[in-house]
Amino acid sequence: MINIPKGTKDVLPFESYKWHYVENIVREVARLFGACEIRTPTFEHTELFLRGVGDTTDIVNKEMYTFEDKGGRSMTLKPEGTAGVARAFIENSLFNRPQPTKMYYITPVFRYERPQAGRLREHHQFGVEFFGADSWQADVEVISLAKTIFDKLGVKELQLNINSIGCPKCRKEYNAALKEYLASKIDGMCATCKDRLDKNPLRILDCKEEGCKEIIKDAPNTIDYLCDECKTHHDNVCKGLTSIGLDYTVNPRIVRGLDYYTRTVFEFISTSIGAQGTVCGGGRYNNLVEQVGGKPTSAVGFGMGLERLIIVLDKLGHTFGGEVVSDVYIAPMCDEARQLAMPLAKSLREKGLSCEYDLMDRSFKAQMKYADKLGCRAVVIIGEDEIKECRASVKFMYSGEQESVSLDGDTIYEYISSKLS
RNA sequence: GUGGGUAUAGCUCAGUUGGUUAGAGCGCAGGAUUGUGAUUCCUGAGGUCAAGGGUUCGACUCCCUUUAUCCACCCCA
Repeated sequence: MINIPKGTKDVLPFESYKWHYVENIVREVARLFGACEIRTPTFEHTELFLRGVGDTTDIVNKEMYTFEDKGGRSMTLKPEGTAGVARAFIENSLFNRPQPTKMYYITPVFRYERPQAGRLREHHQFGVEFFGADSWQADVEVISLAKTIFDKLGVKELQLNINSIGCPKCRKEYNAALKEYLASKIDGMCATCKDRLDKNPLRILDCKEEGCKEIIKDAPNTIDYLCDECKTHHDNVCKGLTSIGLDYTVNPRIVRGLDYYTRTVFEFISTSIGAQGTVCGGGRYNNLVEQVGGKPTSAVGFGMGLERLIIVLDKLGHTFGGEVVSDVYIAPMCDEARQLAMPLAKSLREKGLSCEYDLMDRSFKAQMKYADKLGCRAVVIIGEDEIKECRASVKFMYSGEQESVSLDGDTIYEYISSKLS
C-alpha cells in the first residue's frame, strides 16, 4: 500500500464540484475586473525565487522543493505564484502591450512545511497581479476584487487588515528607528529576532514569542515613518476603500513574509478555521520586477488559498451550488431493452440531458435503488410490455409521478425537459 | 525543525483488572413470489486490531521503538 505524500490531498469525485464552483466564481469576478488568466510552469529556475522572493525568507531558506534536473540545472517547484508571473511579464515583453497588465492564475504551490489545520505542502492559490500601475486606485481595485469574491460566495466573516510598510527610502529611516528602539532591549529577545535585527528587522514585528511581543508592543510602527509619497498613497488607499463601503482595520503588525512587498500590504483573516486563518494575503511589490531582471515596474496583487477558502465555506454550511447529478437514468428490464438503452442515451445526451444507464447487469429493482441514490430526477423504464407497444415509462423520482410516452428519443426528450425546467 | 494528542471494518466508534471465535451504527452488495426508488425486515462481503520487538501460560489491552495522522509553535495562503 503506497499512500498519499504527507501534506497533500486528494479531491474526490463526490467533492470536486466544490472546487468547480469556487473556481467559476473566481474566474467570473476576475473577468468583471478585466483580468485575464496567465498560466506559467509548475517549476522554474531556482534562481528566480532566490532573487524574487528573497533569500532571507523562510520560504526560500527552508521550504522549497528544489531538485537538480537531468541536465544539472537547479529547479524549484513554485513556492508562490507571483515570481513566475513577473518572469513571464518580462520574458514576453508584456510591458509593450497596453498597460496595466491585469492577470490572474489558479495554480498549485509547494512548500515543505509541517502540515496542520489549513496548511499543506501542496496547496492551491487563486492569485491576481496588476503590473504597471503605481496608483493607489490599483491597490483599491485589487483589494476590491478579493472582496467581491467573498461577497459573491456569501462570506461575511473575513476581516480585512491593511498596513503600509513604505518604500526603500522610508524603510531605511524606519529600520534605523526600530534598531535604535531595540538596541537596549535586544538581549531579552529570542534568537531568531536577534538574527533578524541585521538581516530583516521588519520581520521582528511579526514575532509571536511572548517576550518579544511584550517588547514589540511599544516599538515604532512603519506607518509613522512613511515618506510623504508613501503617506499620501496610504491615505488615499484608505479613502478609496471607504468610498466603496469596504470595512478595514489598519493593523501596524501586518508584515508580510516575502521580501518583495512595498507600501500597501493586506490580509483577509478568518477566526474560525484554526491558527492558520489568513485566507488571502497580498500587497504592492514595486521592486519585484526589477529584482528578477526587468525594468522597474510597479505591481500589486494577492494570493488566495483555495483550500482555506473551501474550509471556511464548509464551516458556513455552503452548498456550492449543489452536487452535480444526472438528469436521467435509463432502466432496461430485459436484453432487448438493454439494446435500446444505448441509442436512447446517445440521443438524450445529444440534446443536452445528462444520462446514465445500467452498466452492472442489475435487476430492475436494484436499478431503481441505484437511480435514487444517484439523485437522478427522471427514470426511463423500458420492459417487455413497453417494447410491445413501442413505448417507455417515464418516472419522476421526486414526485413519484409516472407516465407512458412513445419510445423515441425526441418524444422522451421533449417530455422530460418540459417537466424538469 | 520543536512540542502535545491519536491509531480497531470503507466511515464514526465500542471492546471489562490482560482470557477462548474482535463487535455496533452508517455505508456497500444481494434479497423479501408475477415489473417500481428515500421507510421496514433478512442475508452477505469486508479487519495482519498501524508496523516491529518485549513482558506473559495467554496481548486489541501493559512496556519500548518506528511509521502515519491530527493539533499547536515557527512561517504562511
